Amino acid sequence: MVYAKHRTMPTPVQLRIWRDYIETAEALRTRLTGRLQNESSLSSGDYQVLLALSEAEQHTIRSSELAAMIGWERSRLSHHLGRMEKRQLIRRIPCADAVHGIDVIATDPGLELFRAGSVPHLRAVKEIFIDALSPEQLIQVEDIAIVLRRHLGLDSEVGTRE
Amino acid sequence: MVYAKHRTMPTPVQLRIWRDYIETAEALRTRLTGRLQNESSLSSGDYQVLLALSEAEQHTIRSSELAAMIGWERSRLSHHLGRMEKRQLIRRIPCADAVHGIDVIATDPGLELFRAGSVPHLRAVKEIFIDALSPEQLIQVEDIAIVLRRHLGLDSEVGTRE
DNA sequence: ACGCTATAGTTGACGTATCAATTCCCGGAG
DNA sequence: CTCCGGGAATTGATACGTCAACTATAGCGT
Repeated sequence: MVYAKHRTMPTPVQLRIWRDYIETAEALRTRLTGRLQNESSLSSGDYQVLLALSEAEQHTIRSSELAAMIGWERSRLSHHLGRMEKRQLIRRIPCADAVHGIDVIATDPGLELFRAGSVPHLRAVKEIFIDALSPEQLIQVEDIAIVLRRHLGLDSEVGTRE
Repeated sequence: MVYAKHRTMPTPVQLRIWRDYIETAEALRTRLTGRLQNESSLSSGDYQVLLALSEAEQHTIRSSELAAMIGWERSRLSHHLGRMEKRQLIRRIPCADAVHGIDVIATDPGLELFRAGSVPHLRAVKEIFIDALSPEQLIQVEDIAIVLRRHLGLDSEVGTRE
């Protein structure tokens, strides 16, 4: 599947588009995490972890499954859980039913903080991102994201909207 | 300038689009910086700094101007320059013509590394981003970035393509 | 039983980002 | 002159991400 015609460089216009794209995404990320931080003293990592736990049975997930769910490397998760545990947002206990396994459990304060942060956070997503775009643009964003992910080789073999 | 109708939450579809958008941009960033790292042992921060310096008169820029150019906070730049100086990519000298000022100068090895990294990096941008998108999609990306930036309140007062 | 490998998880080192506090020196008010 | 305010730059603390190295144990083949 190739004409080897990848060997060219981007034009200045293409390069500008690339920079606009990536810098805008970066700015959005920064803005959102800032608001989340102010409104609930949660980082975006905390949020992802607590979101997964809050939806889980018993608010508990095996560490390795949690890593897979949110797409993190094990070591990253381990470090982050260490920090969250220090702040009493989660607990870790070696779990009985599997030989090698750590159960990650959201604490009550952790869940509460998550719920408190959730509404303002979602509202911020709407204000900062959704409200800026027309419905057609939203669809374009989605299509573009899908195409880029597939091109990157993520998304393995998912059904293609059809 | 407002109907206060921002007080709603994003729908599940909107939320999925947001997550796809932000995660895809994140994945692209990670991929690109990984390639840059392998091909030239430069981080994306190093690249931005050296890009600015390589285009400057004498390959020299006053520290505070450099910060403004690449949109970094002063402290971030200071830390980063410290690390780059340790690796001999740049030098810092207190500059004569302004009372308080540090000139940042790219060293020859720094410039060489930048030039060596530049071509593969640009090629990577093309392969990973540009080549994934149709010409129409590229235009859409640009428009969307512009709209988002304006909505964020960046870009102050730039002329709007017309 | 012995050793091998694979898996789950942790740890340490290092680079990076942000914030608050600090240093240095200027230049103006008294 | 001395004190004070303010801009330029640095520093230290803390959080975050990644990589490579490490621990511990279960399961397998011989």
